[in-house]
Amino acid sequence: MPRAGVTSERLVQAAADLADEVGFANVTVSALARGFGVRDASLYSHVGNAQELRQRVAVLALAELADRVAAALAGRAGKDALVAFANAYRDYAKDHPGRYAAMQVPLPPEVAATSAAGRHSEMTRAILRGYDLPEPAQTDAVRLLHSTFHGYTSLEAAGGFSHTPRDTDASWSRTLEALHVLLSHWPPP
Amino acid sequence: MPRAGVTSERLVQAAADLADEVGFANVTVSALARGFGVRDASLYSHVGNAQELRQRVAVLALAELADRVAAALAGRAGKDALVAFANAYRDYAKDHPGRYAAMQVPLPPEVAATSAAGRHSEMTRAILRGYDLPEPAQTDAVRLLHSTFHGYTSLEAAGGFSHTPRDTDASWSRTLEALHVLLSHWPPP
DNA sequence: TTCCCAAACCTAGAACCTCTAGGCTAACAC
DNA sequence: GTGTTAGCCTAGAGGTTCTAGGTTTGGGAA
Repeated sequence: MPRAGVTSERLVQAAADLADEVGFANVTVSALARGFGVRDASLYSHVGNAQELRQRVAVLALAELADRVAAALAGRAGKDALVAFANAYRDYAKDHPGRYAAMQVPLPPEVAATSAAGRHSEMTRAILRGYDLPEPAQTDAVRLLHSTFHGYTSLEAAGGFSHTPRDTDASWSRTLEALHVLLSHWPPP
Repeated sequence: MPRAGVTSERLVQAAADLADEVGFANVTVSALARGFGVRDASLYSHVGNAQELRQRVAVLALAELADRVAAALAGRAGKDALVAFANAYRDYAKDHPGRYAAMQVPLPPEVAATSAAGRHSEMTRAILRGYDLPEPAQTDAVRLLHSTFHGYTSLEAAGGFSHTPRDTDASWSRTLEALHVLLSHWPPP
């Protein structure tokens, strides 16, 4: 009987794919073992426990999203950069709902430090260079942008906008327009 | 041996309290049964299944939050109303993290229709009366506000802002200031 | 008071998931 | 070939969900 050839990386990858298919909450060690044609106990030599598996999916998703955003941001500045960032963010959440949900699991400080979570605020700060905001307004703006992007995508994914007929793509465009205006006229303290 | 006297309402209430204590994800029928001093199977005559229980906690939380926001909004208009709404929203999330997390579970359409979810957009629209926005800009603004409030509170709760020393209360105040300016100068299409 | 019935509670058990302990074996290096 | 090790196994304990069907209790009707 040939071996399945499970490795730690392939396991996390499979978990991420499964999350996109059936939802992050339904990712289970047993289901993954079934997918590999292997007993569930066998996976515990690769992954420690189920919580660590979920955290590693989160780290994977954070890195993937950071890569996408970085690619979208290349060679752009000002409003172009803002729109490219935002669309890359929202598109990733749409393409990979399970991975995006995984990003919300709280990471222990030491793994959070080495993960791509920090790259996000760095890149958001890069956008804001085009708007010339002093500290601490810059930090406040980073938090506002991240909040709005995350809030919009997660509410949209949860169907929170479906009670109004208005197209969500249109609202998104107008939201980005509004944020651009806001950053251009950030109120003084 | 006296009976525990479990009813459907008390069960949902206990589930909400437990969620605030140990986190919504750790709310389990077994744990609730232990809390009531009762076998877990006994609770299934009150609640159908675990998923329905979680949905009912969500409905409870939506109603509670709507009440809080409505109370905060009474007699206010314009920027005062905006700040009061936002603070009521964020304070509820801080006071009841488990209930707030419950609000994120997707509700089946028929229960969503009868829940307080609709009151939120109504009240947000009430705020916007002070800013005189025509449709569809008003819908877009409702979505932006809701997104920002939800995004900020959930990222803050998840510790997403803790890598920067900047006080989160201060950022929140500045964010509200910025949103007020934005609504006052909503960009034309 | 007595009866009765519906709500509250029970036991038993199947199905699934997590995780530990300990043993076997395929595949690769020497 | 031989050893090492990573991959995989069985066995089993313990937790959670949920069904089926039986028992008790408390309060209102007769």
